[in-house]
Amino acid sequence: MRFEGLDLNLLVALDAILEEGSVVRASQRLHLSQPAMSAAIGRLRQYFNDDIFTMSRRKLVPTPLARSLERPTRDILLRVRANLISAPGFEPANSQRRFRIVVSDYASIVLMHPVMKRVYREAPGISLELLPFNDRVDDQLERGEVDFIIMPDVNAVDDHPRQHLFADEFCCIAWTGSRKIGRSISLGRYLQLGHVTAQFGPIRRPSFEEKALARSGYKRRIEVIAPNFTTMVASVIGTDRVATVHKRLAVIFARSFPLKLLHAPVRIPAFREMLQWPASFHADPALVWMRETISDVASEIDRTPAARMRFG
DNA sequence: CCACGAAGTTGGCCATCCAC
DNA sequence: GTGGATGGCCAACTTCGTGG
Repeated sequence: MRFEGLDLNLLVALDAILEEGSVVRASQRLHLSQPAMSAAIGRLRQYFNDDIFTMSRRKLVPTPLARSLERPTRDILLRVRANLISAPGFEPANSQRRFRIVVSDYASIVLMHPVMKRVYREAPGISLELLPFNDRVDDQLERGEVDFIIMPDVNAVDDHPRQHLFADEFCCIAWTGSRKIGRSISLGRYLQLGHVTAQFGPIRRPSFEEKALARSGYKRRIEVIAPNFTTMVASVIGTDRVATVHKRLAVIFARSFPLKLLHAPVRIPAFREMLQWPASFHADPALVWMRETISDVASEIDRTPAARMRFG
């Protein structure tokens, strides 16, 4: 069967080869043999009257025409998935859908925990896969590999819809047993103490607070670099170290751990958490439902501004 | 008009070749 | 040795001619 003379299955093959950069890997991905995939390239060559791929130093190189087809092909396939495969008859209460969400451990605790409780009540068949940040989130959005990314709005990926979730600000935390740190902390003492910070992902991306402090020009001594915010908070317990963390996270942790919360003696800009999703999935009813659920929980959180949250 | 069978087409796999 | 291309073969499907 053809659409205007084109076998649409060839678009699936083209997308797989462009993404994998290899006929063998593309064939494995589509559960075809390598010759079948090679034949698909042959049919693409015939239809487009172009080499589509050439070999250079044992690497498969897409021709300019193939490159120009990459974006529209992926867009078409993502739209088919969003509008034809996922869409029909989405009912939260009966759906077995899995959502893949890239989110920090901070937003997992502050936002996703109440979201998960609500999903558990309203859509018990739905599962959530929370994924850590990596260096190719923009690529993952582009390819539709993830359904949502939750991150600071300053890191937003262009060309994909976004939505504000909630704002937060920063405070300091210290162990309640610390004798060097009292009920407040001066700038001088803050800069004298050992600090705990966090860096993320394979390239050790600094946290929002780390970048803000670096911009302010203050020199502080980092004694612990944690892989995430949760470890960062736990790392001050039993020490005289101080950590500068999101206030909403600090308030939650202080309910369970021996932590005192202090006003940060340096000014760190307020922080806005944001939701992004692939533009191709914009109309997918399942994503619309999850977007509304997350947004609804976030607006409840945002109803209590971080500045009005009481310490202790 | 419908059922049936032969021939053609398509796209899969396996084996193999070729280039690097 | 690895990765892509090709030839031969096979199964499924389509097309077309023929007979009832």
